Amino acid sequence: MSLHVYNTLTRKKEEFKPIKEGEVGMYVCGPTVYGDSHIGHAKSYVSFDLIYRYLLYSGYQVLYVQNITDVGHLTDDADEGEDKIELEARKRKLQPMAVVERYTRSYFEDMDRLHVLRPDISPRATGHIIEQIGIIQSLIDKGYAYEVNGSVYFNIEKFREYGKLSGRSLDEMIAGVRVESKTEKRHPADFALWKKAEPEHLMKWQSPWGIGYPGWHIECSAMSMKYLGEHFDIHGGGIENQFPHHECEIAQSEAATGKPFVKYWLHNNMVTVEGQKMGKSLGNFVTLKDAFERFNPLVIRFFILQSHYRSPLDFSNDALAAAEKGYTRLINTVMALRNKIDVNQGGEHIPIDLNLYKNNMIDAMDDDFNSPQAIAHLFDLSREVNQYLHDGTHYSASSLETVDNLYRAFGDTVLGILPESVHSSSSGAENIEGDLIQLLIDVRNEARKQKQFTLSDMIRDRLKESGVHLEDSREGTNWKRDT
RNA sequence: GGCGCCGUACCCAAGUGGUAAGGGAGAGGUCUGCAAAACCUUUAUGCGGCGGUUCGAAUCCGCCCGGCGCCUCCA
Repeated sequence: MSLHVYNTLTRKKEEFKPIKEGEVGMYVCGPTVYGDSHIGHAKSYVSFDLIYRYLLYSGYQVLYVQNITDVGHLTDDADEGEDKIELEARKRKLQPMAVVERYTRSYFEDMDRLHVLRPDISPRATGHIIEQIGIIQSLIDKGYAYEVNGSVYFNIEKFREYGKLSGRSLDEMIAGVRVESKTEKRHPADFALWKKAEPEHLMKWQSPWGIGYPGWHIECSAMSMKYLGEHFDIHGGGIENQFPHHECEIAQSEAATGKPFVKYWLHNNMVTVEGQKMGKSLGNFVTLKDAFERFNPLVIRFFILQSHYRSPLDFSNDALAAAEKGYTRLINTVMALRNKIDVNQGGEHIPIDLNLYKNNMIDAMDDDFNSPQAIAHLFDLSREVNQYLHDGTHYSASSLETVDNLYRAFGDTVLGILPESVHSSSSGAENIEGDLIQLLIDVRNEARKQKQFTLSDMIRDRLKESGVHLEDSREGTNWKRDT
């Protein structure tokens, strides 16, 4: 099987064939940087990180662009309300760009901890005002947009295909639009490309239509087409942005270029918290910085990848705790494996059919990035690995390394959950700390020989309090840190 | 109201026509001074309910019940 992806545009899984063989252009709607990232961001960007990683693993040359929205995203998508960045800036008495800087850094910090690879380009909307104005001008020239009192709106009645992504018709939208308080728009569902700035507005630029600022949707068209071309392979984002955001992107981009905009639209589903939608108004936002206090970021990543990116995910302490245990099992196996690689010499070849596992994992990932299935195969592999690791046979380091290569490929490169740094500390280059722990282990084992179990258990308990876990086995005592 | 999604064991969660993955929890066992780790066995004749199509359905169709999302801030 080859890679198949679910395309929102056609509502079915399609074979993935990039426009240019061997190369993929991918654009994902990035965060609006007016606050700390939350677990919803984690699901979204871990999902597209998985997609990015698998495309790379599959041998594609990928150009991954993910914007940073630092202007134009209003508190109300019907083109009213305040700019989110400005609102935060006023609240905190900061420059808007200071807000942007703070939360852009915060975003990347959080994503780094989740082992989300950085996009190739992270363009900022404010850095692409000229490009946005260019598209808007071209839309006016072609009759798709009109200027009213210093603002410019897209005329959706001129774009017959408006609604094709979200499956809506113009009639429905007229019925669905709530009462408009502004009368500038010709059609209630028209959307702003450029907004006139009132004098007190902080972020504003000169344009052919006066002083103003760009609408939210236009930035994504401008930045995606600038770096990926007018027609590119993948556009991703949260499912809630299907309408209106992505619908508007299609309209303005295709109207401006006369070409199809995006070949594959990919949307990830959303996070609920304890069964409830996570929303500002509900006050149940879980920021990543808070979540990281309770769980290892990689446990959160593992938890996210244990369900499909197109399925909703319920975030709860119990579910995370269960995921943590499962994750620890995988880590333990990898640690045990790498530990043997370090100490084993010579020996037999471990008889695992690695190609079977590899092909299973490729099949899973080829099927619309089915990470839960891929992880299931990782568990199957781990069970078999553990069986061999505990059967008393001496397996050669070189054959164990071929097993480890599979963990590196899928656990690290593709899924990003089992980093190369996962390693038992009981071997390799020792520092003084390692020497001292080994000394305690030796003392404890001497005590065990003399059946002084009170002393030996005390040593084990005290080390555990310090985050060092001892495990006795036939071959001796290993130790590891808390994961 | 419009559009769409989902309902699989105690919990989480894959599976879209061929006879129910995986993880957690529970029970029993092996190993062990004990513990931990690991392994073995076990836990859904059934996939919300009722009909239908089919040799065969969790998977397709219809109706019903229940939950959720988008249309409004949010990834």
